[in-house]
Amino acid sequence: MSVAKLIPTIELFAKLPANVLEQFTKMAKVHYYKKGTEIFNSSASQKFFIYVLKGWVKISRDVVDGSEVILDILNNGHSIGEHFLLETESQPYHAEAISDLELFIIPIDFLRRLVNENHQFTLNLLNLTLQRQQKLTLEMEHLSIQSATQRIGCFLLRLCTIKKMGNTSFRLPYDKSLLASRLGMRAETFSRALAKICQECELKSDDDTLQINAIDKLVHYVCQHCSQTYPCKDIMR
Amino acid sequence: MSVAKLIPTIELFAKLPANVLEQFTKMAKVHYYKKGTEIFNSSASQKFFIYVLKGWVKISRDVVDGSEVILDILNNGHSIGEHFLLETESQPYHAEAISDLELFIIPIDFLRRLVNENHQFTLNLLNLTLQRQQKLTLEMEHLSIQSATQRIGCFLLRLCTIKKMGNTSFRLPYDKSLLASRLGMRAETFSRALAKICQECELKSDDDTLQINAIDKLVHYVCQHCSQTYPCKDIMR
DNA sequence: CGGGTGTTTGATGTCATTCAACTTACGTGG
DNA sequence: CCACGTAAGTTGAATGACATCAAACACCCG
Repeated sequence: MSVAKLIPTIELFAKLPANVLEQFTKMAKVHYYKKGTEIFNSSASQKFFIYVLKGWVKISRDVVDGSEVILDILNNGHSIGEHFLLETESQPYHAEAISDLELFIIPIDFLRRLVNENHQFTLNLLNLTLQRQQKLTLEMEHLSIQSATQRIGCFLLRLCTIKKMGNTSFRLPYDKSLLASRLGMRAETFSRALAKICQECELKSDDDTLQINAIDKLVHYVCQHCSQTYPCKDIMR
Repeated sequence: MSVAKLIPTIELFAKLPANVLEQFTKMAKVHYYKKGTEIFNSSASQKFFIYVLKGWVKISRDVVDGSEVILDILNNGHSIGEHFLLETESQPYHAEAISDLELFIIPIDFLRRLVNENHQFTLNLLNLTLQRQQKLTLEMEHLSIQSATQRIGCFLLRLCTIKKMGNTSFRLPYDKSLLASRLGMRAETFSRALAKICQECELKSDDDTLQINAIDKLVHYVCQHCSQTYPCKDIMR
């Protein structure tokens, strides 16, 4: 799809006047990355806003002790970097391609100009940020009240919701070890916890393929330990 | 202080034209609450934005299994409720006074009108939300990589930073059991972990009073396990 | 075929929760 | 003023969850 046709389909660019869309179209080129390459490193002098068109992106952060935290894994329609709009020093992060990628990369200066000039765009961005805030709050909640096994179950349920699947089989979107860190646990713990939830909730796991036979059991196992009610589609995206 | 004088000192209302400030002044009355009363319950039909002038507010959420999660404890200058601006259903929460309180309570409809009409206000709100996003991200990080003991230490360090204290003694701002839930642990765990950090980092703990004798030891114990460098004042507020 | 990476499994240790008992402090009512 | 009940905090012992370390296995790719 051409950029000119793509831009208007993106929620962040909704309801913008033609001339602004045109600016975007000129400015935002699609960038391609190979799996494994580093996309962004916030020690870079130039900051960017990144919008994922296609593929998976690992967002991580270095810890003083030498380890690494996974903050998020982005997919189609996700984005990151709007916090660079803050005048105060922003928290650092790395972005890395964990699959082949198609991205929009928008320099922060351009975004800042737009935010100052166009009210509708600012509203869109505010909306985006508020949604992200909700998502983060829910993740915090899960980290503090759910067990490793439940977090895996929750992740699987969301995969189902997004793909609008009922009881079917599907593949995990990326490495198990990466998923483990994403969910705040070790790879070994993930492995054991997945085995456990398969047994408890009638899942079948074969390599990176999962088959859900009784989604209601999964919901029962997971969603008791959450403030939301299944399916929580609006919040998690 | 009168409302008219108070409003312009609040960051969220910065750089607004006089007529908008006037609207606020007319609209925003100071509300007083006694310790222990419920301020807000999102099952209420009317949604509000709350700005804390003075006191401590517990923000919590009910979990399906009957338990409760503490999302945050607000203090002077903190606020909550901007997510009600979203058109989609927002996540519920409770707000409760854990000390005597002075608040601004602003109906969401008023906020929405302002966001639609005044660009500067929208910018201010965007800024607020971005800051909050950073804070949430850091808390997520802490929940997934820090031990209970380290999270307590981190909390204490932030107290010190906020109060611009070096090595001194101070009182915990609210109940230990509440602080425990705030930090995602049981009261018993908190008790033991506090004892541990006192021993490791030369703190003295007497009832709700704490004395920090070697802030560098505390920093060393905690800040190794974080992506930020001490003092991380801009981020945590 | 050999080496690398990702995954699983087992043994063990550490950390946090649970449950129960007990202390202390505080407020109420006799 | 004292007895009593209540709530918060501490402590101990038992259990459970997760991390760690080490080893084995599968798979892919050169």
